[in-house]
Amino acid sequence: MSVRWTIVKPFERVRRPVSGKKKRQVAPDAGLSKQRVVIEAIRIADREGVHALSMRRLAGALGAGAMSLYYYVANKEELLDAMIDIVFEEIELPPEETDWQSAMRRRSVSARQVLARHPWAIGLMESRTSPGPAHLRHREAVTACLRRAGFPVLMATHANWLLDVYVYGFALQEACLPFDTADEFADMAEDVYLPQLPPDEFPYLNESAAALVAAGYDPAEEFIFGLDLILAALEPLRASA
Amino acid sequence: MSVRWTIVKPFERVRRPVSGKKKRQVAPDAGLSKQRVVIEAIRIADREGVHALSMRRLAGALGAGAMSLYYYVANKEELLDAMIDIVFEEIELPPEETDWQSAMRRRSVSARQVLARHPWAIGLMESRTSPGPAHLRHREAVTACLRRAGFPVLMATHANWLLDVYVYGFALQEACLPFDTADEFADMAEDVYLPQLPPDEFPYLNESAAALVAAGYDPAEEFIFGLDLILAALEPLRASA
DNA sequence: ACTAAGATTAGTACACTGTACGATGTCCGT
DNA sequence: ACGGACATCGTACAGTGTACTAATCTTAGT
Repeated sequence: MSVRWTIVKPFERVRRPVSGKKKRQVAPDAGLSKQRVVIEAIRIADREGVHALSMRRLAGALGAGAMSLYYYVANKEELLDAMIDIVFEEIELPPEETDWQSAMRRRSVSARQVLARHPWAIGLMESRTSPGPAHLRHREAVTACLRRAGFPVLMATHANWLLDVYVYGFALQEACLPFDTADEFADMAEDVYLPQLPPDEFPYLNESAAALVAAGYDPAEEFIFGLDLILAALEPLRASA
Repeated sequence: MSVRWTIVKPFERVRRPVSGKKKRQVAPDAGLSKQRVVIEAIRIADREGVHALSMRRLAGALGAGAMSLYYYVANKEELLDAMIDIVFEEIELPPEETDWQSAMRRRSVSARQVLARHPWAIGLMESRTSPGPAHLRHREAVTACLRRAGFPVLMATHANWLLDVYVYGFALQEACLPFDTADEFADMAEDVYLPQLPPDEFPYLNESAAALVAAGYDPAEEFIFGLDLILAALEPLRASA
């Protein structure tokens, strides 16, 4: 099988180390590496969606042959795993110097921003089960923060799970929205959404859509609303030492 | 393009209506229909995952040729949309005769069960933005329930959004878990999870994993914990008429 | 400086995918 | 009996992931 590959293959190899004694000026980006491959894959997925990310397309963007990628990545699955873990690296860890609520707010807001930047990552999480190292580091930091804030072990687990559910769920819902800003939403609602909703069949949806258009809709505010609600509800569940 | 298709194609056609005057005993399930196609697609996705759902595979399972499916479905995208909408049909609507919290609990629990039965649906939601009819009916019913419970328009929207975030987020997280029952979790944790976590690097994760193994982990209970927390936190935000 | 070992890239091939096209048969209203 | 709409089919094409093989390029040991 591909056992030989996964054993022998170097996972982080800086092709062409400092000692560049010969010419090798074909191109400054000629050297591949798992880093470069995964980064470029993320760039493509961001711009054109995961469906547009094929090995040939990726290799082309890197100026390489399709099969060259398989030196750095065992298969496409592993590539996707690596992409997700890089996304996790982008998320801010909860700062240690503040109270737990501020820390959680900080990292949650960061996570939302990152996931909004890489919407494909959410859809990818289902289907791939094993968390990467960055994911684990993140979980550890969050759990630590909650434990130090005085949550009992099991309650910290509950809180951790709940907050993650909120962050990922929000990102998932947000990725479903066909607009990004409040203005776009207003246009969208009036041109596409509302005409599809007969007022006699969907009175309440019409009402709420109209109210939303009037009030303006900002995902960031919506996110904070639910997040603060959850944080406040968790507060009494910790044993404030 | 495929305009002719989408206009002419019948969306619900009971092939071979009652008047079966000639023989036609080739097989009782020989007649296709959009219903049958989508249902079988869901069955395949449930058993083998979305990645295993190809048009040829689906056609094979229905005893038909690959291209025959395109009479009932414009393309694979539309098939996936239809699958998702059937999933939404399976979710219980909030009952009208009880208080809002019970109603929301009822439909949320139902949604979790349905999404746990069809894990592929969660990953599919991102990427397809326009809600189907069943999805809309569901949203309308939930909004109605919240409005009647006394939530102001915008607050009802917030609550609706928050609850959906929780339900879908939970389903997403649950789909990531490589186990289904508490026993499986215990095995998994001891055999796979814990050995990957050096205690000096991940002290808190080790602690919580151990506590979870000892206490037993039940997704259904975990779901209720967060759900009730959110419902309780929403309660004071409605104007009890 | 030369060579052998290894790391890295590329080429070709195969089994699969979604689906456009055109050719069939089969039904119903005339 | 006939014309058209409906339903299904086989075939074809471009694109996918990747196994296998061969070529090249880098480096180490002499």
